[in-house]
Amino acid sequence: MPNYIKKCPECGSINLSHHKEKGEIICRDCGLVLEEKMVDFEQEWREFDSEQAERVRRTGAPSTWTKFDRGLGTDIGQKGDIYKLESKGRNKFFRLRKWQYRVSTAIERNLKLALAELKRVASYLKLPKSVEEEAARIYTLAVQRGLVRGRSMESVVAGALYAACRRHEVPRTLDELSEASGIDKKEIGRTYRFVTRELGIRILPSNPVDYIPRFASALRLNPDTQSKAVEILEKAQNSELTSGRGPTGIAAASLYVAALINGEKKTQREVADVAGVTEVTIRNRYKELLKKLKLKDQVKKKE
DNA sequence: AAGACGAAAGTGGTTGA
DNA sequence: TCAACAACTTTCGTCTT
Repeated sequence: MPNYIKKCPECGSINLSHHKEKGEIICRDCGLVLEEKMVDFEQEWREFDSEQAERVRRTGAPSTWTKFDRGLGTDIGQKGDIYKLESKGRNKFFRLRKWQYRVSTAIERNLKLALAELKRVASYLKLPKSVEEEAARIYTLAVQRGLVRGRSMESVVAGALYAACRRHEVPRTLDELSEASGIDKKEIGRTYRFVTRELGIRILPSNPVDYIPRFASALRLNPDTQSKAVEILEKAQNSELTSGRGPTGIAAASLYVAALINGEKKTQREVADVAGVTEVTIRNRYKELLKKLKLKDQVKKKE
């Protein structure tokens, strides 16, 4: 935990929990998520060796992807090159340069707007800086590939953010993205899939555990319950109960069971709302958990 | 009255011929 | 390209606390 974070601004407690490298810091007493903007802990630009990525890859001094005008200006027809060509080639070159000029100014205009929107949504969701940067990078690549055409700028921004969250294991639900950006949930999902597929971005299925701290905090559950939920979750994963299921539903059900066991009962509806799933899904997961993990006794005992 | 439960029908995405 | 399919949702009636 960064040493300049000492106590919770809400209740003044120093009992803070730093959750891994997820950029999340949680107050154990009042449950406030402090979500510090952590240092950029990952620098893996490798999977993206598209031509564009090659061309605009950072070299030399660090730059940032959240500025719209970094380095993608005209790079056709730089001084020197052009005089090496014969007149025929030279004409072609001028045309190319003109074309690229148009495109790049269009791109820049788009980026300027889009990155402002991206910043707005990211700060609304209190996302760490590293995620914002990643999203900006994804968006930039998407614009350069012309993937935004036919789609609203905002939806691509939302999709890029969603992808960036997933990559950094700080998952937000589609509902949250939807609320923050005002874009329909399905639309975000669609552009997210489209963009990641087109850019060849590989995203691991999100791990239910990543959702636990945030859900637990939103429900004001105490830390024991939270760790109990994680414990249950791990058992569930070992029993192959989790594959193919929506991660949020599993996380929600684990929390629900953990809360029951620890005598901190929450209604299915409360948990469902926080997790963005329905009660029915919670029930289904919950039933499976009880059956396969033989937790029944523990739950009964508390009643 | 509220919460939990479960059946049934509907939705959108994936997969495989 | 289309149909089967799995997961999840919506809706609604019934049971439990």
